[in-house]
Amino acid sequence: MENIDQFYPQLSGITPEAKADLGKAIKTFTAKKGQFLLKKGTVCQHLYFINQGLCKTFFLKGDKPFIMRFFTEDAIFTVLDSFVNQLPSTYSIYALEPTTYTCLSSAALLSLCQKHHCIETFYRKLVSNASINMMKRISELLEDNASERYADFVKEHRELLQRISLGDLASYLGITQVSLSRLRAAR
Amino acid sequence: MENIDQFYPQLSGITPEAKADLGKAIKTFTAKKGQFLLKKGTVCQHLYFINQGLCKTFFLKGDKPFIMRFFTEDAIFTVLDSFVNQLPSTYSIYALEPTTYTCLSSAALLSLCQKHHCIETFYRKLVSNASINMMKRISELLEDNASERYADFVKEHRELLQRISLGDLASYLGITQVSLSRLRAAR
DNA sequence: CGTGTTTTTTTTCAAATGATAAAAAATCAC
DNA sequence: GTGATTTTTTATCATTTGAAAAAAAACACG
Repeated sequence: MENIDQFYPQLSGITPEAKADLGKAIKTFTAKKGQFLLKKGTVCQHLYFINQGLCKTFFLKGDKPFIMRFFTEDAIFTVLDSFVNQLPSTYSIYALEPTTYTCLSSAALLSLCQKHHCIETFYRKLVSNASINMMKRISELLEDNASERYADFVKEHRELLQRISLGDLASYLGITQVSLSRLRAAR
Repeated sequence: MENIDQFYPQLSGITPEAKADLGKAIKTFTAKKGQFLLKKGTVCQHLYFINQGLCKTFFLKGDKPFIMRFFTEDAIFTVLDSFVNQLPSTYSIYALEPTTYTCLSSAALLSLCQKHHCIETFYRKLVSNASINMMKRISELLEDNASERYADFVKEHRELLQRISLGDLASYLGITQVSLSRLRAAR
């Protein structure tokens, strides 16, 4: 049984029984830099919690990569469409740094949800927050040009800048790394 | 008490008691074309279900509008960040056609969630689907240029094309309507 | 330290999109 | 139906971004 407290600093209102059951259901792993936590084409079976490290979720269009999001310490995430619908994922999850992560399977989560209302509430809040983050990302993609999106990212995630490559940042912003290099030079 | 059946063709697994309580909590309204269901700066207090009509959620950058999404018959939606965090919305909801819609307040939903586990499950699934839709939208904004996004929209929402103006579609795609007119002419 | 690899920058040219203005077409109000 | 208003198209020019290739810099590691 894992130390459950690490898994939910963001959780509140979990009953002791639910906490105990959750602790039995989770398992911790490590990935080296460059390893895949999930490969596209396979079903995303887990909710992931990052204890330590940095990952990206990304997909390819042809050979051009696009990054959906970066996840770092204390983030809880999954590839939602694959996870919910149990369909092969079009996204991969990739460790950009040596990463320690804790997993909760879809099956376990659903059964915990049925047994403990408070877990369902946790899951609902988790997905709500994911949605809110995505709304913000959509707004930025719509209203800002690449240069503004870069400035925004620097402002909001300055600490991440040191940890990700220019190429990965470009893939996140939806531009080529050459364009990003040009943007960066322009100031 | 409203006819609840219209409100949840998408729901399954709702108990009769929950259904009855839900029926007591909802209320139906109409909006004329051009009316606001929600004005930016006010807190989004409701979950909306569209019985009939067409709405857009949008925001302004300066005087340039951007459309987050269109909602039509049987859609259930809200402005999630405002709704969840009870903060003033940066988005407005606007009726593009005469619209009949049914509302469920945030307070009522939360209390229904506490009372009926199945309502919390419904809410969780609702937000999950919203998230999945947004993931898809982010992917499209990242990987496709305006011309591909337009072609995608035509393919996926041909029925909507007749109901929305070129300007609104451009605001949804994140380009100017002059650009969209040019794209359309190019084929 | 040196060499091979990866990442970032620079350059040039082409294509896509924005801004502005104006014309044309469609729609609306009465 | 007619004039006013709104929507869509067309045109021109400026800016942004992409594509490709090459140079420079940073990094990995024997």
